[in-house]
Amino acid sequence: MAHRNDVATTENRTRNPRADREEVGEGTDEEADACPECGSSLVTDEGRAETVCSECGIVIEEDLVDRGPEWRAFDAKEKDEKSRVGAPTTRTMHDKGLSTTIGWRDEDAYGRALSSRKRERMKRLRTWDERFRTKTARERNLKQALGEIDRMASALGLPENVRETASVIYRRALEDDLLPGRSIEAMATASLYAAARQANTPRSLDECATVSRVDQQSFARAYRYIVSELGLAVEPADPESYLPRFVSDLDLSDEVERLARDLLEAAKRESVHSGKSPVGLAAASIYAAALLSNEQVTQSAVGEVTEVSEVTIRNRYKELLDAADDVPAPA
DNA sequence: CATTCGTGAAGACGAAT
DNA sequence: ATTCGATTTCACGAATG
Repeated sequence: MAHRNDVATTENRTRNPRADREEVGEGTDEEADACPECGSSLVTDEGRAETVCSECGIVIEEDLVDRGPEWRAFDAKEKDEKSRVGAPTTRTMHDKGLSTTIGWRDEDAYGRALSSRKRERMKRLRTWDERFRTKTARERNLKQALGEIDRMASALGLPENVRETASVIYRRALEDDLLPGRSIEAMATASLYAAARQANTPRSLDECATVSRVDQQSFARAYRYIVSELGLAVEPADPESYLPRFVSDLDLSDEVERLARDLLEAAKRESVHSGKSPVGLAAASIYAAALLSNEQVTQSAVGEVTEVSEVTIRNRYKELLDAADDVPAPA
């Protein structure tokens, strides 16, 4: 039977050879270790040889990064394929009949009814066929998302470990069935955004929006969603973590950066910073610092680089200077 | 002329009901 | 799910240098 063979061979290829057991064993075992970042418990995912923190999703050890074998079996109906670039031809050309559905009628190729024994066989086959197809649907989903994460990460200049974290977050979202109703793009962007923040190399929502294919609102919603559903512990971004990048983009001196840092810390001491946008604070501190060190930068230039409006910079940098006056020297 | 400053309407977000 | 308060943004005009 042709179908059976096709299904079987592809099964072998897509499957982890070791995992001959029933279901797709995503064996997650609790370990006694604690996360160095947040102190929460670690979870080891044998299927992927990764140890990640259950809270913040940080990858502790990654002996081998298993992105899985190449999935050749693709559905003919690529309905969610609003794809524009990227997909190598091999992917789309290779699916010929591999993932055909096993018919539901209890008859053979000539329309004759099957014996009850064969009906039983077909029933089992259909079960496996169904499992196989839903599984590959997820894998395809995953693969596309990981590709997007990679693309956006390099566009944003984010290092490898951030991508790893992002993919772990995305996988968790996938496993928890958080995808339905949201686009892959949105979830991928959201995962990356979260990962960047957790790695202390945050990128603003605006920056992510410029490299993402979905608008800011969509992935911002997705982001809030996964944070609450996955219980990710993401602390408010620290304005200081934006400084080096922005200062360098604006061709300002290290002195300015140091001053800006001082201003921000004074602001923290005065609690002027709560509730305000971290990016805005960072932008304002740079502008104020440049002013203090007689390096000329316009509000619009800072606003341009930081994606913060001039109005916000105006409002913030005055507050920053006030706070710095109240707390002149750090004791 | 460029830059900065202030304002009011409008949108988005988080929290609370 | 809606409402409210705070924040940010946009568009504009005025002041400043």
